Amino acid sequence: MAIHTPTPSNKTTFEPQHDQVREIIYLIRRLMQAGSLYTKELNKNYQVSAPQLNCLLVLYENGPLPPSRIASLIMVKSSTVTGVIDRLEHKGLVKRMRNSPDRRVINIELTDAGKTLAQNAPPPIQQKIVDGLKRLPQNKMESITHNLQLLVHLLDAQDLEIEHPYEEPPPPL
Amino acid sequence: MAIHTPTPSNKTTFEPQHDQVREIIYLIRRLMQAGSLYTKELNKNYQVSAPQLNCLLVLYENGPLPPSRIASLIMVKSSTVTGVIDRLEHKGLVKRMRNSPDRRVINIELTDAGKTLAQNAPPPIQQKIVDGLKRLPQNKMESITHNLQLLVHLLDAQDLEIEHPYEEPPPPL
DNA sequence: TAAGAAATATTTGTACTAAAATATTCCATT
DNA sequence: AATGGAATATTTTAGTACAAATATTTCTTA
Repeated sequence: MAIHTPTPSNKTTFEPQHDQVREIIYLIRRLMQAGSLYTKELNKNYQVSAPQLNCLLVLYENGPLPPSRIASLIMVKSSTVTGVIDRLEHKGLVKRMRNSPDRRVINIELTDAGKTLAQNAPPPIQQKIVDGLKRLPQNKMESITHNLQLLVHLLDAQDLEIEHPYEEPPPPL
Repeated sequence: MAIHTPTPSNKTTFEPQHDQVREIIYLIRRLMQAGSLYTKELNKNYQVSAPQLNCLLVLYENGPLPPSRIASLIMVKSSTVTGVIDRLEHKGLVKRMRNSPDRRVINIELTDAGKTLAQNAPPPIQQKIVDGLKRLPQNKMESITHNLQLLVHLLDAQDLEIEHPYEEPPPPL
């Protein structure tokens, strides 16, 4: 997603809040860049990217899983997961097992190396947020939640379908 | 950035706010998916992706620009811009001009087709946010700004360098 | 003026992401 | 049992994104 510095655009003339809108968009952009930068950093220090690490962690926490289930848990499409697993398998961190009675299903298992890495893994990016949030008073957190919901709303929530929606289906909007 | 459903992880045991942290992370993830989904939708209806559209728009608003300047305005690296321009040029929407006295510099110009598209372009994703935000009372907007700043802060702002930081350099943190 | 540093654009290599098409297997209905 | 439809995983194709390496040109400074 490439949000650039908003500019007085073709049609619309901007009202007083212009600068604030500008800053909000800028902040969203930075939020997103935080993710990709964290991935790069991970890769340097641990030879795994953030999606790869997330994949290892859900396997560590849930035991062997088929790709479709992994996709659902880490919220990407299964065609994406295939590639992530390819790379993890190539590094000897997971292996594909065709051990289900249903022979369409492949189970992904952690190898010993994969388990070790999952145990000693650096915190996934969530942890950074979690650690920060813990230092905030409760009402701040409520405020953040509320405002994020508002933003997601603005971005047209009904377009945001993912393969299998979270865990419990997301609250109706 | 792949944020998965947060889980009681390796080391950390979670405190009462657990569910709220979980929701915040989920919301951030959705915010980010909104972007990529919007890109896909754009591509279907207008044959340009969001980065491509943003590129066209900054050219429309600022006149011919070198790739480095475009990179700065749409906040991506110039190696990324090269590819975006390649695709736009291939579609006949822009052309590369070597018309600067400094012969390292290449200027990207809109073609007539590019201008037309920029004029009739669908709103970039920002517009969606803008339109939504306009319906909100001023104090809501302030609240959103404040909370986003907080979040960006948590994600370790000093790691978030970009090639040329925005316009005025972002506020010191 | 010559050598080295800086700026600009591009190339190369890797990863992620998703839609669409494909192959395989399973299941239900006839 | 056979056909058609659903589920599962993969391949293909295309786009975004970035770091690192490269080539070219300009600037600096010695």
